[in-house]
Amino acid sequence: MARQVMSDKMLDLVARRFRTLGEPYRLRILQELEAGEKSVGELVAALEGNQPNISKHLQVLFDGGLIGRRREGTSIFYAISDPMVFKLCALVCSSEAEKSRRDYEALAGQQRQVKR
Amino acid sequence: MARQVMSDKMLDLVARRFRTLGEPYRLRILQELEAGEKSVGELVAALEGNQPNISKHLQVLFDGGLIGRRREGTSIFYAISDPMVFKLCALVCSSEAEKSRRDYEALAGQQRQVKR
DNA sequence: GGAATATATCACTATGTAGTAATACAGTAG
DNA sequence: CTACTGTATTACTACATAGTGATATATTCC
Repeated sequence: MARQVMSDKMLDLVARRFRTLGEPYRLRILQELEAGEKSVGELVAALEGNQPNISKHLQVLFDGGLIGRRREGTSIFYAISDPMVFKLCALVCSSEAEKSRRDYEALAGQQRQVKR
Repeated sequence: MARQVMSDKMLDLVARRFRTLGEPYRLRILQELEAGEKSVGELVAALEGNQPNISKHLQVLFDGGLIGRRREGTSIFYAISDPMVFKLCALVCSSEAEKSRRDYEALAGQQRQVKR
């Protein structure tokens, strides 16, 4: 299989998506939405943040195509539109877990052969 | 399967990793390294960037645990240390491709039912 | 030792963006 | 129409970081 090189345009798109996910608060919002769609007010209550900030993060996620929204009365409900994000998070989580396992073993090894 | 909620610490780690990948230039560096380890000089030549900037990006990738390095004479060779990044990119790429396919079809549908 | 090469680091500027308070806007109820 | 509720937007500050030229550090060669 030939190595697939991404075009500059694709690199920008991919980097932009990673940046959208590169914010802990937005990951928390996505986690809340994983259980099902929620209104802005429900998110504000669940995350104990202030409303303008959450609205802004929701806008970023929406612009990035990660979530969708629908209006119902005066409320607006947001929902995951691309479940891929959870696969991404799972991959990173397992990688982090692996990394800390290695770090731990390296530390243990260092302890074992400690001088003096 | 219960929904797995990440701790705040894990959220920070994951977000940090996404941010590390959220830069087109760093993705290009990773792409170059996918073919095999390269020295800083080789990367500077391949990417046509200036050396301090590339060294800085390499440092960020190194700190993030995505690449490793070894010295050989005065040169320093960098190499991928966590191939997970390519799985991540592949996932995002396919998602982007799917998204643009949907956008295209939505546009085509709009054309079909154009008014007047 | 000194010169040359490869890389890292520093200092600085410019840009992006998170957080936040105030305000605007849209929908609903009376 | 007015008051009220839920959400978005604006204006601003603070902070992080990408790019860049100058400089420091480390290794090899003489």
